[in-house]
Amino acid sequence: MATIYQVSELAGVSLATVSRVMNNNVRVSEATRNKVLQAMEQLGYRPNSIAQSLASSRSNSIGILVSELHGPFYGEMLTGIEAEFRAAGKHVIIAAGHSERATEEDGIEFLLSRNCDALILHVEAVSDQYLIDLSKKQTPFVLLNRQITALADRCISLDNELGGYLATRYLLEQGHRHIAYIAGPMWKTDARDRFHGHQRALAGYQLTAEEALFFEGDFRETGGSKGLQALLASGRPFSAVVCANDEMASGALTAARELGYEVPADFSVMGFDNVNFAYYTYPKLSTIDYPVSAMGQMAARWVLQQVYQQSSIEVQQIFDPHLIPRDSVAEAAVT
Amino acid sequence: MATIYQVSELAGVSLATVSRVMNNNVRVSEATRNKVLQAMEQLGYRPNSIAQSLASSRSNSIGILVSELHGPFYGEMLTGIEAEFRAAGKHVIIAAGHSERATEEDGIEFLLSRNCDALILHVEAVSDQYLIDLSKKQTPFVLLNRQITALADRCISLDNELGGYLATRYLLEQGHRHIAYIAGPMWKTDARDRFHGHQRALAGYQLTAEEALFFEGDFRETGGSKGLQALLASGRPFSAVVCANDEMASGALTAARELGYEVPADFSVMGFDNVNFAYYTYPKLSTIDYPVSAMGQMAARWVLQQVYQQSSIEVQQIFDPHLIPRDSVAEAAVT
DNA sequence: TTGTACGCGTTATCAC
DNA sequence: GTGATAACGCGTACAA
Repeated sequence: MATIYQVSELAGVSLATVSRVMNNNVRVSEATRNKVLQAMEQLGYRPNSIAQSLASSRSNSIGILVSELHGPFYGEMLTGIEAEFRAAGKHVIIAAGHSERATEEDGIEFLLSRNCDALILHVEAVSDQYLIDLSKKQTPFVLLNRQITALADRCISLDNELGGYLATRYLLEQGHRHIAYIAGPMWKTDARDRFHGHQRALAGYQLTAEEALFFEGDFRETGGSKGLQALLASGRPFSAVVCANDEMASGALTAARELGYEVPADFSVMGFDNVNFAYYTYPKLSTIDYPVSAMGQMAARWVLQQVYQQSSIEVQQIFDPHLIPRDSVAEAAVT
Repeated sequence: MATIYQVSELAGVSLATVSRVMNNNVRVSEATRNKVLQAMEQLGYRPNSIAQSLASSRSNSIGILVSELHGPFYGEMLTGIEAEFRAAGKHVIIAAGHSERATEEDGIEFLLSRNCDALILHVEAVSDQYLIDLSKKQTPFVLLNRQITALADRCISLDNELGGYLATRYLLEQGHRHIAYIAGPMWKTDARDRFHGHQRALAGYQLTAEEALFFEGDFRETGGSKGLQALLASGRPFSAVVCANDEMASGALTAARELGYEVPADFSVMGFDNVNFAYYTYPKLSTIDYPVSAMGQMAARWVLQQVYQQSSIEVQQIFDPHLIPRDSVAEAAVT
């Protein structure tokens, strides 16, 4: 591989000048610039990004930590992030955290050891305090889908409470009064927020969440099917179930069918996230849209703005969910 | 950040010795090793991976190019890859190729410019010749899901022909004789191979694929629904449809329902890939399993073996698909 | 506008 | 076993 030195030799200029035309910072005369460009061309020169990093102490790499690489959710997120950075000539290093504290901390350590210029973290298990401590170190980071007051300016998140509210309000508007709830793991803040939105919507109708109609799931399909079975087994009547995400809703749909119920004739089902398979369930899932790709993109922009000084970029920190009515919710039968 | 120099100073040894204990290659006396270790600990020393890379001309990074980051397929693949490399202390740089020639070549260029030690490529649009040329350059690479004779030792792929064969043979065994086929884009080799398998299975029963019962789709849900409509519109009777992937099968399922047909009562539907949502369609999709995560992992192992000399690792290059019977296929009605 | 010289934090090749 | 010291390829004061 040709080096900057060989280019300078061929072009008959000094090595510093070559460097200058590459980072067209300082003014270089057109004549010499062309000489250099031509020499580069001729040698098929490509800068060694590692040497650049060492000299400039910028790796031009951004570390991304997500819970999982598979599943319908994180792929969307990564798409938004990668596209934005690639266009800016930065590259993305990924690691998976698997929603476990040790693995997440490990992943962060790993990315840090890789000299990332910044981190984009979608972490769930790590403590607030850990992140606050981390914020005192050199490497800047953004938090996706998490709210920490002390770190408010680095958080990009969905208004989950509003989403939960919208879901349940929609069912109430359709006349439902006995609404069951299959929650996510309640140690996760988004799961809690969604449930709080649910409660607020109920309160607006002078209702309150019944304990018998609550089930704590795991955000996975099995949680949804188990949840539905438990709710049915409770004997407590309900005409609608809201699930804290689409995967559980899908599980609930399957379980309902297997137990001989028909959705939405026997009861309605609401999801949350609007992952892409939500359109392909049967019946098509009514849900709450989570603009995850846009949020990933926004996290990337935050980095571009804060770390790479691209000041022209605007950053939005809170995103609003909205309702996607489809076929899994019907009006409540008049009683 | 502490440097190796400060460690050497505190430990009272030379900088070279510190380097030695880090890469515990050469023998260092227990006494000095402990002194160094202790000094590292005390300073919270962490090696600068970029400087290491520059000096050793190894970036310890592997570039991954996939078609898309979202969707049910690539996420699985990345999971297998990331886990394997992370355990080996390597890191993964990702780029998306979007199945377009220019973007794919661009992505490869991008990864190359990042000084990756190796590349794992899942490319579809780039020509064989381009890859053959690439193989003559320095950076080694593996090809996932692609067979090129000249590059046979770098290919890790599924026996797509066998998969296509298994799918159709299963339907034949269930008594179906009029079998429609919704193919992937025929410029993709895997799409062609799967179709060839289909033909071979038919030939085994003295049958041949009818042109009226063939539709070329796009591997996406819309392709499946359009395909089914076209097949139905052809007027040609059939009792089963095999789709070249699960997403098209899902589209076909939805279209069938919307047009008032019942699967598998009116006709059976076969998928291919066994992506995770295949279990959550209605009816549950009978399909062919594609061990994509295992294959991703294997690609990572290839790199570990070939590039990082971890000779103890075994590499398997061809993977066999197998049948997953579920609910979308039934026996053909006796005629 | 252009060139010189040093530094970035390691690894690796010599000697000792 | 251990210590100098020269790379690695580039950025960047500072000087010219």
